[in-house]
Amino acid sequence: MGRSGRVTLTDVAKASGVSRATVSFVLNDDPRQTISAATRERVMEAAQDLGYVPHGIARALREGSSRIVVLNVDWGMEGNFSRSYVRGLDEELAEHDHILLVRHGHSIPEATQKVLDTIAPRAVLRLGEAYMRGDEPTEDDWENGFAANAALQIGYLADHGHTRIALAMPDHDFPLTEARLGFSQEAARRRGLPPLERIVVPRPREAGAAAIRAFLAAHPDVTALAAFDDDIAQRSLAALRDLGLRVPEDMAVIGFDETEYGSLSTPALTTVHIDAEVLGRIAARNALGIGTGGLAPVPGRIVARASV
Amino acid sequence: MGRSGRVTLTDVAKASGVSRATVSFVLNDDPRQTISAATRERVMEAAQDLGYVPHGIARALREGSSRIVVLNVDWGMEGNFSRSYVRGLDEELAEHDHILLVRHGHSIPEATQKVLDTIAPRAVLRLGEAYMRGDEPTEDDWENGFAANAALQIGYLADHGHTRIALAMPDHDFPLTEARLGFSQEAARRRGLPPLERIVVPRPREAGAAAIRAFLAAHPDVTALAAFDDDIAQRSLAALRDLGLRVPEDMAVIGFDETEYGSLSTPALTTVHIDAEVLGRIAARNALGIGTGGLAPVPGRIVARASV
DNA sequence: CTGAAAGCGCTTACAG
DNA sequence: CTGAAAGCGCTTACAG
Repeated sequence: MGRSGRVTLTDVAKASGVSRATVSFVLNDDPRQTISAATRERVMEAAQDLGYVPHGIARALREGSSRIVVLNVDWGMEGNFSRSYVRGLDEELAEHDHILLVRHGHSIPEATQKVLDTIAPRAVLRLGEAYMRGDEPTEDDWENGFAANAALQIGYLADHGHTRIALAMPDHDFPLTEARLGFSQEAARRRGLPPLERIVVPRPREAGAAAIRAFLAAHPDVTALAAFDDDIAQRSLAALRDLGLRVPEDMAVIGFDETEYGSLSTPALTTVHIDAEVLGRIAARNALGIGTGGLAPVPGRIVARASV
Repeated sequence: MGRSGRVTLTDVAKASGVSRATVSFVLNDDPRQTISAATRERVMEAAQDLGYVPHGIARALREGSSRIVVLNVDWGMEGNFSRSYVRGLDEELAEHDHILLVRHGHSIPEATQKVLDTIAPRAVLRLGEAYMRGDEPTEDDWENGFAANAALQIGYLADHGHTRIALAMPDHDFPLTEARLGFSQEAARRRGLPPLERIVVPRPREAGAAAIRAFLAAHPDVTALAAFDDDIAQRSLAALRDLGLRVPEDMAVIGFDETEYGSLSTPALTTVHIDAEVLGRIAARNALGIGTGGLAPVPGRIVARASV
């Protein structure tokens, strides 16, 4: 045992009377080696007895990268999407002997570089990445991807007879904003709806109310707000209340990416629930370079409450 | 340059015509060495030109631990406390050439062990740690710590004439629950108030309403709810509304650890804002074993809105 | 079937 | 003031 108190490969080798190489072969189940069952047994037991745990840093130095995947998260984690995505990613990674580490609000390139230099992670991911490739969405995306979820939101409004719909957007751009806008517009088009209007709903509460009042004065025919996310939906609800408008009678509001707060507002918020656990698992497998066979994203679903 | 395309210490040594040791001494500003200004200059320049970046993994293997601090977060990050704490921790760490990595929902010991084995972080922290030591709070805690913030909440209610106060608690225990309860009770005692009642406010919304109705039937003299956090306060607000009770006329409600949602409810939520950035910085310095001189936690403050 | 050796990139006694 | 050497703990050609 080294000075550090750590049990090393050398200890296991000594205890089982073989070389370090052999121990490594056995413990990593190296398919290119043929180790006798007896030796294998002896090594495994010694490792077990000694409580040997491979030193990730040493392994990383040798292998070129550590068994870590870093996820950059640059916005809130309130919604169901983020939570479930992180859970799926974490679990799938764990099943393949890797660990997930999250980095908040630092997706600027130089910070990422620093992370790379410091721990040489196997991969650096970014939350929502798959959703924000610039490329055109595939038909799959319209089946069960981001585009489908955007369409679900617009469609629900259309199902309830709304034709003049406005997109309620946050006051500063998220990486996802552009893609989302495009999907929603396309969904409206496919549905035979006129182009969606746009309204930015800023904070604080009074500013949100002022923005909505001004918007409504210019667009009196709009009857429904499709919010970028549940946060914006909540801001809209508060604004409409302050303006003395009834929801959904005077104006319907639908959220996106369910948060815990939607059920607590009055009226409770109708929204889109997105379970991204499978997306997280797929991201994990992609990062590790293993197949994603059989894993298909779960389509979003409407959580019908009282605001539409 | 190695096969990996990485510029190593050896490259810098070659380029500047000195040994690797000397390069290391210069770059790390080793105080035990005296390097001539000329050599120093030459090395720095070569490193700069080549774009040398030390390999964190190699350094970690040599030094015994990597320049990483891991923070375990096992509950939401909605509140101002978590956000500001993480920001402070991150920034202070960055200023000392370390990086922060967050781990969500995995503070079980064996997972922590795995992280340790994999990246040998300098330290593994846990959000709220400082707040949940079992030990008695010091007088400092009553000055500007968790205890003080708990007292601030109760005190604000007392200032508004409330004497019969109930603590609104979450339906499952957080690590902090015990400590918080104790502080609040002690604050009430110091304030000359009778012991605080306790009520658990569960989800979903209907269950919360039922719980509060039952509670009020048993404790008709209670006039104010001091919530464990803003989430519980929001549940309480929704429940009271469903019961047809007016806030604050029939029942006052005060939150804790401001979230973005408090301003959007009706009535808007009065709460305690806790800026934990300095706490994060102190935690960073403690983790790195450097002095925290001059850093004092910022006391919380009341955000007065409409619910008290 | 197994072992001796090289090497990942760094830091730091140690010797000059 | 500077350099040669050891060593952190591992994996993997290579040789037997």
